[in-house]
Amino acid sequence: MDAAYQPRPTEQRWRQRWEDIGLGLADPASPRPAFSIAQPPPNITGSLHMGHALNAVVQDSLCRFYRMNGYEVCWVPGTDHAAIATQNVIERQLADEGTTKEELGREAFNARVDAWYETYQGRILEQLRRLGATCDWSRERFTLDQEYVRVIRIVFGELYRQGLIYRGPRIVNWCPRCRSAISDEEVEYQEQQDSFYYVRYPLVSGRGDLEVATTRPETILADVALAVAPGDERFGELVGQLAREPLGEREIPVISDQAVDPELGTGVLKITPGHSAEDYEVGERHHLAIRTVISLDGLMIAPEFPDLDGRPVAEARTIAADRLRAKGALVREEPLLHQVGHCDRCGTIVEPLVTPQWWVRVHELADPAAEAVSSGRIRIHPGQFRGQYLDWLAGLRDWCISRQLWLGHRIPVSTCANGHTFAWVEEPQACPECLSEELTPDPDVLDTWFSSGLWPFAILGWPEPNAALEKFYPTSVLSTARDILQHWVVRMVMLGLRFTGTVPFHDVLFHATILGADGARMAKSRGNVVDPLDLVDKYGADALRAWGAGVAMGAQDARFDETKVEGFAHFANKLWNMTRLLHQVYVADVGEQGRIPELPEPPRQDLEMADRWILSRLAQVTEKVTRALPAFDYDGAIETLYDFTWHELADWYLELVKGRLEAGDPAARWVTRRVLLQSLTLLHPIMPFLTDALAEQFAATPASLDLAAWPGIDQSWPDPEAEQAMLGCRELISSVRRWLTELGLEANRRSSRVPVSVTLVGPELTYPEARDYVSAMLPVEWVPAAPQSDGDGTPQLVAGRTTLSLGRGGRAGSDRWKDSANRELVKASAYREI
RNA sequence: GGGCGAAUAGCUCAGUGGUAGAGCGCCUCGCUUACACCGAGGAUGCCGCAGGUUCGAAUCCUGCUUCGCCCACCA
Repeated sequence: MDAAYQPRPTEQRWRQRWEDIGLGLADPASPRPAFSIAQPPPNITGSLHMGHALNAVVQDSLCRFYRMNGYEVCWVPGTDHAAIATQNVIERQLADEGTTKEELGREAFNARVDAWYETYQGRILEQLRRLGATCDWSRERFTLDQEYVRVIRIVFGELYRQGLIYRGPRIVNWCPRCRSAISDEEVEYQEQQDSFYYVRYPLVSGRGDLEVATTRPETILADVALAVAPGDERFGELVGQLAREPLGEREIPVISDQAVDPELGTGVLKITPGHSAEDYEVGERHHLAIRTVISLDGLMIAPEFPDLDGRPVAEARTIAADRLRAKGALVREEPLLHQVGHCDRCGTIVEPLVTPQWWVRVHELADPAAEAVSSGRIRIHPGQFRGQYLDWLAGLRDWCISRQLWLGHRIPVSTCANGHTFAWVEEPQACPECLSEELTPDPDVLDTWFSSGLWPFAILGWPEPNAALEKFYPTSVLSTARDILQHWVVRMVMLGLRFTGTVPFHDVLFHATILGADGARMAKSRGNVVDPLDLVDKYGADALRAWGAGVAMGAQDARFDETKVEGFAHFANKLWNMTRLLHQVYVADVGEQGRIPELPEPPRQDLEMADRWILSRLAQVTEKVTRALPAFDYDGAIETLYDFTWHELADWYLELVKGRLEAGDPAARWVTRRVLLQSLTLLHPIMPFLTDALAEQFAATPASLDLAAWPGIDQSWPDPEAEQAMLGCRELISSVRRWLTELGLEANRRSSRVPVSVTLVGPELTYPEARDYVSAMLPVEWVPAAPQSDGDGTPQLVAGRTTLSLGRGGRAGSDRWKDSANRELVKASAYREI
């Protein structure tokens, strides 16, 4: 064995080995129970980032754990076409080249997209392989695959026929840059400093006026009413009267509506159904007309006001305010800090506009989705997100699923010359009703989340009955980042329940978000991005995985800390060398290339105190890790194994039994082999490369620890008595070591022996092995107590209930011990004075 | 505005009723035949603040402060 663990060649070799033995391949015909995961399909817009890496660790560790526990594991990988995101990436490229998609034309644009997919399709999956992901690569899926598209059309058609999908003009969040509608979930609110304008609307009757506070004076041209709260005494008699909007001088009614909060602003709200989602609802309730003064490009449409017409909204706002000021209609203007919606893909301010779109009526879908979680059929981890899920479903509005993009799944609907509109699965040649061949396809494409909402069952061959669907659906676990709870998780539950009749998964994990070392979200513009593959190169995949296990399920977002990854690289090396130690013990028997042989288990009475102690601890560790992993407590698992193998097995047990190992003691050899190999096996789900490479040093281990059975414990191992005894013994050894150091003596085991005698035997020394352990760890030579050794000047040590003294002929190397003893005396007398 | 979470050593974080912990960093010593990617030892904390419950609180309760995230009709 090399003197140090070398991750790179080891990982390469084991990746190959796992592929060779088909480790990730799932067999639907297997009699084993199923464990399955639909991997969240990464967007094909770039390369692996820390979130993907973390999620790979979470999923792969579970897959390996369940495989070792006798399950047939199916982990399906895939990629998402991510229409809006990909289109934006390509549009940015075009902009860099000084052109636009319109200049390029549809055909050339599509070629460009295909080339992009060609290049990047599967690239992230390849990178996941480097982290050790054992997906069933033969089942890889892409959301633009023909079979996948078919599923989308079937689902769309069903919902359309059931009346759960409809088309109609309604107010939507419009991104003027993407020139597309986006859903409520794709709007990101950001705080922004604006002006708050107080505007006077005169009453037509001439008896005074109403004051309205607004941030959007340019939309006054689209006002169709003023509204006050029902029962607001200040304005009661005004309801039903007419007011004049102060820009276009049109007459508009004063109405009352429950949407108005009398406490806010002036208590009077201007109603602009064409440019405000809230006002749109007010308008529906009162059957108000809709006026539109902003175009799909975000420019004013106001032919009668040449200074406003064609201006971007932001400019029009100040111009409108100036006009109002000039007319004396602007009462005052205040700075206002408020939340403004932005497109989450391109950052442009979203413009609420009324356009015809496709909608999903969500209420009928939402109730079962809520029930699945509140009944516990779907469990959410960490638990605090359960409330967020339920709250979100409770306040849901209809879901806008159409997008005006060039890229994506086309809405599978056409209209014939006679006005028959119908949904289809295969591209139609004629209208099914009138056989007209003059068909106009719908121009829009589908929201990406509509297609990814079908992922868990679409990838398993639904709707055709088949063995994989039967065996692996519903899936077991869904692991994802928390920011797509609404976008994706909720939609999967809604659509899964509707179309398969069951929940799409049983447990949802929201893993932590990895922040940069500076505590901010990782962003290229901030320069705090870390590439997980760089970390793999530098520290090894297992080190990255172990670190990821430690932070994955934390309550808070996790700040990236490279020193921790480095710490786990050292841990890997430590395990490597522990195995190397054992291997070297056997070199004389089996040669340099041989393997650590399996030995017959020694009879219980041949075990020493230390043997019984470490087996007892191994039993506890085994139980802890076996409970932790299926409970998604990765941190508990890795921490337990780290502490146990390093600070108990290596620091104490191996040091204590080195001599016995070299002397060929069969009990020590059996125990060491067993404890080390079992620890490696328990660690394998999290650190698969290293542990497989080390298990290879042991005779009679399978081709991969994934094929090994998850280890159990022997009923004879738990041994509180040995644990208690070792605790005392370890404390004694530590005390003696400190004592020797204070005496100015070398405390290395190879230093010249110091004679020590026992003046008083406490429980620390009652086990016959105890004195041997002290002299095995320290340069101590036991000598009989001298009759008057407790006189002044003989250094003494009180450790627990045991007292030791420096034996005859022993001499302190310095008087530091006296200073130390004096300090203790001073302390003790200080206490007395209190 | 509402909800959730966090605040513990210089840094990053574990720790949920019983003597304050880990990794990294820092100081001292040791290149001892598994490992210097190591070993031994050490220093370092009003556990955010103020109350309360309790024999006992980092841990439970209340209020406050600061930070983060999510939601909310941008008056």
